[in-house]
Amino acid sequence: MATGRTHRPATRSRGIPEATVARLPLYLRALTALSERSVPTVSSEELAAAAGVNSAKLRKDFSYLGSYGTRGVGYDVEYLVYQISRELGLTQDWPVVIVGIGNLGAALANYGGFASRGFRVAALIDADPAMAGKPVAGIPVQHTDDLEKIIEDNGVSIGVIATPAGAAQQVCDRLVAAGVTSILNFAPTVLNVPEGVDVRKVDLSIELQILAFHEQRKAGEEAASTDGTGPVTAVRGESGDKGPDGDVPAVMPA
Amino acid sequence: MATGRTHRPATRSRGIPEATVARLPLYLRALTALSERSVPTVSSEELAAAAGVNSAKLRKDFSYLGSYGTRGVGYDVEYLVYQISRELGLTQDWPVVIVGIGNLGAALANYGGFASRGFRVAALIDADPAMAGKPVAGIPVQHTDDLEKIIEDNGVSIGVIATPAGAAQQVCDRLVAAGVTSILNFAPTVLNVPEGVDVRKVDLSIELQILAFHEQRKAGEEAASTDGTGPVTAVRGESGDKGPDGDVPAVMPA
DNA sequence: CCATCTTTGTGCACGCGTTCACAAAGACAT
DNA sequence: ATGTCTTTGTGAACGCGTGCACAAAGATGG
Repeated sequence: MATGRTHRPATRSRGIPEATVARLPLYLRALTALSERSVPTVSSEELAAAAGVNSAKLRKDFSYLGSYGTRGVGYDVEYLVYQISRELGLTQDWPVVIVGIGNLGAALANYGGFASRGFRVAALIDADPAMAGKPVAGIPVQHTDDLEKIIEDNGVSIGVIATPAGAAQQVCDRLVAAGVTSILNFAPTVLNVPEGVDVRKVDLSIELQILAFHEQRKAGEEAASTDGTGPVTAVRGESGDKGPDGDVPAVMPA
Repeated sequence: MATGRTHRPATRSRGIPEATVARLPLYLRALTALSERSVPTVSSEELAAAAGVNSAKLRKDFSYLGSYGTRGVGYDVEYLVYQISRELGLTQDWPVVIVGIGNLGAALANYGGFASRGFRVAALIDADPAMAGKPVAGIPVQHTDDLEKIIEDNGVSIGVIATPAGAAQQVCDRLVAAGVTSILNFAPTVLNVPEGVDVRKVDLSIELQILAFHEQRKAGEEAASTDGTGPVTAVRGESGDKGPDGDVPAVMPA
């Protein structure tokens, strides 16, 4: 999972499993596509295929929302779009601020997917005074000094952090202090937040490293099947217990 | 989170749990920071705190790699950095291509985190002929026509898709046909890939929607605790409370 | 009205991941 | 050596998520 971690003690009273919540946007996207093609109803099988999940899982997911399907027919597309949108809170307007307008921040500001579903980029904030006033994606960049005022004036509760790692925690603290309770973090750092604040992390480097792991494993298996040389059986050589076991640590900077 | 997955039947013979693999980069980052500060050893408790996880979980994760700690002391930082790097396959060079050099693609090309750990941007590819030859992040953009040749010449096995949704599947098919077996997908689409190809998805819009869900829930609970109103639409919008839900629902059989 | 067919909704079992709690292992002091 | 103290490594319990398989519900046709 990409990953987002927050301690949620348990699924609350209104209990929709976290895993289900994470899939709702996926269903919504598939349903929206169907809606645009004016498809009236869809079966769990079809929709599951479009969303790339198991149909039983999809039905169970929907069962948490209520019984919105009709047996023998399927689900009403428009109705389901509305129900999921409402459940996700997309029927209301969510002002969002993006902090850190570098390459990534600018890309995010320009990203169409943001505005599409109730999310509105309320402000762009950067620490560089030279950026102040400069328009990015049609929105003038404001200076970090005004962060608290911006949050308050716009009633922002969702913040996106796209700053360098070093500044992330500080920005996070200020956002939280100003009233932000949900943060999408692109900086490669673990953010510390008080109880009640949700943080989701998007880390490009981590995703690549996970792919590299599988890639290596695939290469190892392939080699093993062709020349018999076993994969890197991670058996630590007994030749020397501690550091100096011949292997030189390939230290690489972050 | 960056979420995304591919069907992995089960953890293979040399089985390191998928959840553990996903955390290794996290540990690695924390360890690298310690290494730079010349900290010689670290306890599971300290490292877990730095990585934002439970210490028992961390110890169990490491136990899958082998017994690299010393009881009563902790883990040797340098040694662990090396072991994890090797396990993740970061001791080798991974050429990567980025397809789709729009705002996001350019941001990725400029992202420092890529080059830092064995990942090397081997090429930038875009379908727009006007982009061809134009340097982005110091690398000249090449045209999609040469995709197959680029993949082959550079021995690329990891591809990053940052194209619009409409082009993603087609690009994916070509990448796979050319030999790419791991894909990091930023396009908001479900990619269909043959067995043996790993896909990880990073979807900004989905992350925001998940945050919105929790945000709404928090607002609902708050409201409920004060006036007992159910999970109605939140009350936060003060100004500009336009009605995005003007388009409503088709009615439905109760 | 009854039979048949389709598709939902869900009970159930299973496996993975998380966490607790503790014995084993080593460091260190005496 | 011996005892104490620290910290790892892991057995076991538990909870969540997944997927199967099927009964119930409704549509459809005769």
